[in-house]
Amino acid sequence: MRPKIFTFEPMNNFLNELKWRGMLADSMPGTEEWLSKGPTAGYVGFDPTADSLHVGHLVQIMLLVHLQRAGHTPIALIGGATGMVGDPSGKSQERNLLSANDIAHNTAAIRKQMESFLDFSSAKLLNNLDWFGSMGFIDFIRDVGKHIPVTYMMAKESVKKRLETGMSFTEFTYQLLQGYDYYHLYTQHQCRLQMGGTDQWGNMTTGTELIRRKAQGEAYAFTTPLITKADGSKFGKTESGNIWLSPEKTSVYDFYQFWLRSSDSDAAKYIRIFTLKSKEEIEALEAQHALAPHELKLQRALAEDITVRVHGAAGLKMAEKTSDMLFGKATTEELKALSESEILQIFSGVPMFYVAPAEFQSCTELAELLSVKAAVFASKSEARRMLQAGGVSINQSKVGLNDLPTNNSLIQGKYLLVQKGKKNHHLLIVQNS
RNA sequence: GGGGAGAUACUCAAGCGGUCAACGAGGACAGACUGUAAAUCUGUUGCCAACGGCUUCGCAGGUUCGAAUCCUGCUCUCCCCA
Repeated sequence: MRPKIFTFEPMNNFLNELKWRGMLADSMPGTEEWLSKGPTAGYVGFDPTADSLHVGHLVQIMLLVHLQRAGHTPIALIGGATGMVGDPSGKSQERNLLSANDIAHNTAAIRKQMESFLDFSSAKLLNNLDWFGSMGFIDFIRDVGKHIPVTYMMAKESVKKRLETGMSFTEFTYQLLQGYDYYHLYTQHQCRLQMGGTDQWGNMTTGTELIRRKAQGEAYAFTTPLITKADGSKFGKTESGNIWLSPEKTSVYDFYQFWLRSSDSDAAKYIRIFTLKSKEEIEALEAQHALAPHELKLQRALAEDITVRVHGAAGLKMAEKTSDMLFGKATTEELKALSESEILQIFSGVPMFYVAPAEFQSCTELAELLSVKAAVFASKSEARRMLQAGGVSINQSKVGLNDLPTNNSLIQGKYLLVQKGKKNHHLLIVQNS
């Protein structure tokens, strides 16, 4: 007989896990000890500023995932109330306020996205509007404001930085709101841990301070490092903006490509943070990658793992198919052999432009077709420049300034695959839209 | 309230009567090399019916054959003194 199927793993496995994955920046004294004592609850806050999460949020979500796997209770706190106020941390300007309607809509959408990461049979999803919504201003300043000295609040980096350029009372108060969140979770949900990005440190300590003063309790916190790219630019952004989890905002293909295109050093970092692969597994992948870097094993493993999780197996399959078609050795002939439904399916993640047949026929210059008729380029000059530089392909073959596609060039009589530079593809559809 | 400085393209930043669509740097994009990587090198970077034309240098007027450059007013920003 096996003595026990489940031995209570020391909970500091959780922090060790985060350490080797490079997800731990700073932690309050005592955090590790507390976590090793037994299951506890920990939370991360999310602002409902948009109706989708983006890849930047993924770090915090993974924290909750690891927390859950280590046997603790993860709490995702949606800032339905605080989102109406705006956090000054890490921002140089006063934030725009969102309407209550927008926030409700965003909250619902975010809740849904989190469900593919966390098991909500044990995880909790709370909205701080539930406790702030009914709280009056007088109650707040009596119950919360009374406990935290202004000098303490002023000493925070987020406040100091903004004191010169100016900040409203609203934003100044923000740390008290977030601090109260923690206090509330501490008293109502036995939450003893707050996690977040380094820019949240100040707000997090206001929370533990409030808990200490108001409830004579001990609570803990730790932060994750700011995720950066090797070239110093911001993580999660491309020329075209944020990479969102919502397929309406970022196509599944673009999402997949975002991860696939990461540089070697970034991929090694990301795969630790954004996947649950074991250390051994990752190191083996890295070794394989070093042997045959052109196969992009590391990047592929990374992209596959996250894409499946966010967009499902079908989403991944489509993204891979599209990528094969666009970056593989697909020739003009192979493209032409595709059926119409295959084309629409495979290129569903690629931006499409409609051109009326009459417009297509009457067009006398390629640059005009690609700028005026279909906005692949912002202006005709830009299109010409790019054509001259040899940066444009149609149906997988290079074209120049004087080329002009005819009816014969159209795939299935109406499609034209336009490639701008190395990795920007567009589908031109010749039909009345 | 008094005094001073400034506003130029995506950003920083030259230019201070014609030769300015505007030096330079960064960024961005493209080409070569590669692995849809990194680094490096090269090119491009207001618009168009393109050896030419048009619209841009905070806004509105004015002087002049000619203005980003000079004058007047306005708006905004920053600094110093009360």
